Amino acid sequence: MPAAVPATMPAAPQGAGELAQARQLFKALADPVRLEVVQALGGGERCVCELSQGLGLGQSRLSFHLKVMREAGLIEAREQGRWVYYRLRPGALEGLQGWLADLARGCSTPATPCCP
Amino acid sequence: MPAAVPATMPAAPQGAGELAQARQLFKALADPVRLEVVQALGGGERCVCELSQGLGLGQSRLSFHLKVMREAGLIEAREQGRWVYYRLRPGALEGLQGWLADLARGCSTPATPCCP
DNA sequence: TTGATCCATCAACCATTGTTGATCTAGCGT
DNA sequence: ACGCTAGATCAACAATGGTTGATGGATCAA
Repeated sequence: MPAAVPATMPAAPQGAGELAQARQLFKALADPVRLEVVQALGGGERCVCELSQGLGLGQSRLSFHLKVMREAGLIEAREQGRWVYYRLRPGALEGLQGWLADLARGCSTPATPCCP
Repeated sequence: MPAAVPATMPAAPQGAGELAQARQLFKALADPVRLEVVQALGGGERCVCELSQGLGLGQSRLSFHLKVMREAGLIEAREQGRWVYYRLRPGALEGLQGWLADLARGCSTPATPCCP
């Protein structure tokens, strides 16, 4: 008996752990400040100070959001001397793309008439 | 003068409106209850009562989350007599996939050394 | 060593979201 | 018309999340 899924729904093929992971990633992307940061990182690795200046974000605020994204596995840090460079984790982006693609695959099934 | 972007960052090529749209979608996906619903809808169109029973969600709670997802443009409803069927909007899924793909494209640029 | 800069963290406060139970509307069977 | 069921909506409350200013550790230059 492999897993403890709620049991009654046809359900897509997704492990509970992976779902939680996806949720963390979506949450990390669900904030306007973080989206701007992500957008900036879409152009390549950036130092915190660049992000702070470029986006006009207070140091503390930015640091908070970077932490959320880091803990979600969306970005990763590279320390170099006094500076910290952040970049998007390609794996995270691919993971989400794959998840979305899976969803799209079956989502157009017509509809089992619910209560005949 | 086309837009009022913060101005100083290299920035990925994304309209402000599209960004807000993406944000809404990510937000709609950033909740455990909603993720389960989405997962269920990944198997095709479902009636509210099926979702409610299948996922063990109270009527009011489920309705709230469906509304959030509907307003985000993630799902759409089809009323049939007394029942309402929901399904994922393929366009929303494709939109996000595209957005993620764009990000992934440039995100591995090495790093402009920030303060030489 | 001293002073300056970069960044993370913390605590207190404020804002946004989710939950619950009650109420309301609409379609359907009798 | 009446009662029943599906589902949306509302108001009050509970929980989560984000912001701000202050503090602290690390690195570098002088």
